[in-house]
Amino acid sequence: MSHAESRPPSCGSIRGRPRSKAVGQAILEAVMKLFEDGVPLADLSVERIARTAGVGKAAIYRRWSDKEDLFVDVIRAAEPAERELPGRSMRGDLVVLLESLRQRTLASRSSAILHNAHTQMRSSPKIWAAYHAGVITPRRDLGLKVLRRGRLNGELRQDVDLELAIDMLVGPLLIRSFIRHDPDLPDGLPEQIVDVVLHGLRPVSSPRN
Amino acid sequence: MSHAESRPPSCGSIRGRPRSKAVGQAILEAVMKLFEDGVPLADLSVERIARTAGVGKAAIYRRWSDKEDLFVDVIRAAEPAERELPGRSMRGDLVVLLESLRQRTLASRSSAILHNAHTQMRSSPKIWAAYHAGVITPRRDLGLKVLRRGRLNGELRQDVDLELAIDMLVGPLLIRSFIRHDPDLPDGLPEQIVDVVLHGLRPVSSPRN
Amino acid sequence: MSHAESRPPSCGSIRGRPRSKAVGQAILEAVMKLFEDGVPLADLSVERIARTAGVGKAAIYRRWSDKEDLFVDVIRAAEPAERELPGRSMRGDLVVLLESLRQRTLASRSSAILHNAHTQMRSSPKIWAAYHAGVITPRRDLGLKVLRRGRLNGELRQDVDLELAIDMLVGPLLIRSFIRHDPDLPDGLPEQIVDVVLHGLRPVSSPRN
Amino acid sequence: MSHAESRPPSCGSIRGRPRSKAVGQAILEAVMKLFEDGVPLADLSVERIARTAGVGKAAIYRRWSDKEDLFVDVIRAAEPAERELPGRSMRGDLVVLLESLRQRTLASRSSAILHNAHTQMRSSPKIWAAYHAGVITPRRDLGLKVLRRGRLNGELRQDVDLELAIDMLVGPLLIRSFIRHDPDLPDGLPEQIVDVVLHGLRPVSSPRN
DNA sequence: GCCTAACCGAGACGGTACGTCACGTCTTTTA
DNA sequence: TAAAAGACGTGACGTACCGTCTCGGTTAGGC
Repeated sequence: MSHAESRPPSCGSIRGRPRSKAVGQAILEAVMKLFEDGVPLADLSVERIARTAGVGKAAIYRRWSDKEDLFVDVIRAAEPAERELPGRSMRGDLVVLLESLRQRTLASRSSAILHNAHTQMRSSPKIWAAYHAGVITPRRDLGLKVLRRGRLNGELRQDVDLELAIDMLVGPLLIRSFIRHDPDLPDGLPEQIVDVVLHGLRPVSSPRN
Repeated sequence: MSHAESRPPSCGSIRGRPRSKAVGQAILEAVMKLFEDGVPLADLSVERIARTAGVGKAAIYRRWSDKEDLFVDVIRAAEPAERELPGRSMRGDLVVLLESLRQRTLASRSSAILHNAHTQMRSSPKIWAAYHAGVITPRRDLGLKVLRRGRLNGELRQDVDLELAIDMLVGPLLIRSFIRHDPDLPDGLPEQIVDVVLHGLRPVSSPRN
Repeated sequence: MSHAESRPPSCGSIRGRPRSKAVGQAILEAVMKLFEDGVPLADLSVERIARTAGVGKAAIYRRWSDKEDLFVDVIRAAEPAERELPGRSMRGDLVVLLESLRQRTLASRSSAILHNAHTQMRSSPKIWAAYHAGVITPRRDLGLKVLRRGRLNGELRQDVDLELAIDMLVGPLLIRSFIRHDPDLPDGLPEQIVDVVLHGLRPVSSPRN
Repeated sequence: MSHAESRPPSCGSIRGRPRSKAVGQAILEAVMKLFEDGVPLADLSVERIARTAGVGKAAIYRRWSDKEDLFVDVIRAAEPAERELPGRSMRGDLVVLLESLRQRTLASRSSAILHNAHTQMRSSPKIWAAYHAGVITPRRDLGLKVLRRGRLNGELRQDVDLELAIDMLVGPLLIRSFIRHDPDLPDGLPEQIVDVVLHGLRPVSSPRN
């Protein structure tokens, strides 16, 4: 999974002392701990990470080319596994997907890490691209698949722009957690969002246009 | 507007050489130019800004307490004035509001600055709070006012959660521009979003639940 | 004298804050102090020098390209001025020259610095060359001048190899101080050496060959 | 000879694979090669030595406690055996001793090693002491013995300071080779030095004082 | 002919120092 | 007194080497 624990591609040989998994883990844990402790990103120096992990700086640079590269793995490690989709209805699947996103951005530990690492990555185009390709796009594609099936099943209108639909589902959640830093993502929020996207907010008797 | 061009409050005297407006302007322009040129945020040192502006570092620190403080003014300077709302219908006003946001995040110059400065601010809680209070909240409040009026007028159901509604309107646009870095925000997008939020995506004949 | 206190040649301008002489002096003093305190050369890190001098590392690297370059100036600063030669007789001048050398390698402060810096320079061909050209050669030339005048005056045989003669005068002193680390350079040593070089050690009645 | 090839005293057992002599030799050869190639001492890292020798770092540290310890053995290995003294006359023996020293400091291979290792040792008091006791002092004592015998035989004056005499013989040669880096040590140089020390440089008719 | 301890090359380990760069402040000359 | 210039102390950067430790694999005895 993580690209850091393996040896560099130039090193075809498997000779020499293998890298300690404990060290790699300690580094990731140290970054997460510092994130959780609310250490400002600007104060998150490699030297401090090494000190916190009880590790030499070289052990970090042996695994990651630089600080940005490390943060990608931290955020990957903090990402929980995607949960199974029930697949009974489009609505149900969408609720599960949003609930999964809500949990991720809500849960105390993962949340602090995600917020900080996310922020950090945004200032590094190269890392952002990697994160985008590795984390965001796969999830988006999963959502698109669910929507496409729902359109076939008649749960959506045939002319629906799926790209717009997925943004309308995900946008509100991300706005709340990342832009507004709102810790209050109520339990039923995913269902509410899905229902608004499906049914709209106009009065029930209101005619279409 | 900007708090930087005036003298500090401790400086009661107006004697001595007055501050050159050209210098202050040159600094702001230099930051914007560097943002536009796609300089990574990590490479945006004060020394480079001073070099680009043809200005001494002290001239910057005389006006802003630190780099973060400077960026607040840059983003403020880059924010275009809010346009007038026609006020004829909730739907129309919402489209105008979203169109305004779309323009801001779309336009080449402002966009690059916004994206970069936005990113920068996210890593600085203090600055983010200032930006939040000064830019985001007023606009959000404006949107809430429009929605509230629409609810009174019967353009929205009475039980609508306005906070959720505003996020559902704004979220998709911000997702596209800030998260997905999608430069393709088509002309009719604001209208589409508003319509989805009002009418939903389910088939027309589909019953509510 | 020292090439370090002046600005780099590329910097034609005299604008900006000038380098503080006190800082440059504090750095040299710090190195000398550490030498005197018997700090092993291997422990003489730039960071420690900066700490001792109460100075930033950058202030050192602004003046000297690296540690070796610094040591050249330290040894130069430690070299006392050459004393005046009476010029009455070759023998008298030689004694004065050797006495001067003895004082330099004997005196507590200068000695510790000389020994350490000397040693350090020996491991750096580039720096050794600079020291050789700037310190050793001028003194050697002074000695050669004295010898040449003595040869003209009949104080030396006409066929004397002056290069050999100078080495025979200087060699014993340097052997004692630098190779054997003998702190005991007795008062009359220069006179003894000069007399051996002039008169030899064979019994007085012994015939030449 | 070298204390490095034997197992540590704590290792009473002789079981297990014995140390390869070829490895120990390759390490010494690698250091000598690097010295010969003019590699600056500062660049002579243990890792580079191991790389050059095609050997693991542990193989070095298994034999020598540290880099200094290794250099002692290198210089010992580079020292040629002392030659036999004819013993017919003090003058003849002194010439042989000096000629031996001249050869050692002149010969290309040994010379480069000697110069470099010598320099290195000078910066390490502990190693310098070992070299002093093991190499310099025995030779010096040999020279003193020759001089003492010469004084008894009437080849020297009875009041001659032998310590001074030995320094006057050895000093000029070391000055030339180690301080001045003069590769030009002419054939007859030892004889010239001995003659100056015996007969002096004053004109033949010049009276004593 | 095994067994096994100590060797071997390779390279990771926690450290320390390197020389560079940017921070925000301070000090000079010039206008 | 503000301006540009640039030195100041501080501290993180990423690199290299220190001396130690740990891999899988090799090479000799002693059984």
